[in-house]
Amino acid sequence: MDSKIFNLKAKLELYKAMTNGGNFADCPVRDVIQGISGKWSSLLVMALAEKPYRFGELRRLVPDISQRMLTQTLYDLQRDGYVHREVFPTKPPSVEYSLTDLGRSMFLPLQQLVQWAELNHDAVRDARAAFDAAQG
Amino acid sequence: MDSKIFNLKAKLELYKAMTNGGNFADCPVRDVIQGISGKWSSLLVMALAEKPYRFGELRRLVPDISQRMLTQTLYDLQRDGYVHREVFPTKPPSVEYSLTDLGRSMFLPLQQLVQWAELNHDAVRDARAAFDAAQG
DNA sequence: AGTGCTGGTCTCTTTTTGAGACTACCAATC
DNA sequence: GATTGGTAGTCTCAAAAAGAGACCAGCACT
Repeated sequence: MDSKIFNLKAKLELYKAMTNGGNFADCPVRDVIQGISGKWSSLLVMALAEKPYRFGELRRLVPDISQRMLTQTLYDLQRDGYVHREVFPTKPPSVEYSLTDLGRSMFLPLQQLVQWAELNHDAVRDARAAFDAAQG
Repeated sequence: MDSKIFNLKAKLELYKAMTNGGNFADCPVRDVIQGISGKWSSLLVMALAEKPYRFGELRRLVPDISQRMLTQTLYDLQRDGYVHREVFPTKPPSVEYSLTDLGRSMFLPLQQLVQWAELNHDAVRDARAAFDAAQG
């Protein structure tokens, strides 16, 4: 099978999936992508993929997130089923956040993207510098 | 080789990459991820992966993007080297946007994530419904 | 009695995004 | 020749999201 044709078909199928065949207002794929494409979502998923963390630990781990956004991002990730929240009756009570099975399965493709970013951030930085130098 | 240990090592390495070994303020991986995790970036990259599009075509293709955000997202994608912008001297002049080699190489892992979203959006929808039903 | 740790919420300000009017140019139409 | 329509945007103002930091309750330790 011609790999070019195969790739084009794959692209078209994903394109249709992402545009929901023209019904943009109610596209589940875009909905899911937007849920994980927030500013802090991917970072927290990456952190929790390493091991479960407590609220205060995450706050110290990511010092430039505000407490408000940490609360809200964890809430959203929990709502979408990526993160499990468990309260332990210690004193004071501690709360542990961990990835669910769904979260772990999402981590795999996310990992691919982060690996790409790790390999290519020099190219992006160079492109940005060249663009800015050309008085973009 | 024990695959669990291998996976843990891979996770730790990516975690380090994303946290830049503690230097959060200047982490190139987070910088790159944030550049492509905007609300419209991934959608436009997916569209341009299918074929080049002109400005007005993209606007009609994604009817719920504002002209202002389309302009700005394309500008940002161009600045980071994912998108090529070419003006044709027709009357009136037309502008074509296409993926660069860097953009096409980024499309590959992005595609994985979109495929995951396509396969799992039911699970996310169910999780969300269950969470909301439990008066989250 | 004061201090510190837990996991948050509340309010205020700043930044980002969205909605829509407006521009300039030209071609074809009425 | 005035009107309409298509090109790719910009500009302004309102709404939504995010950031900064004060504040809270409960308990342990000093």
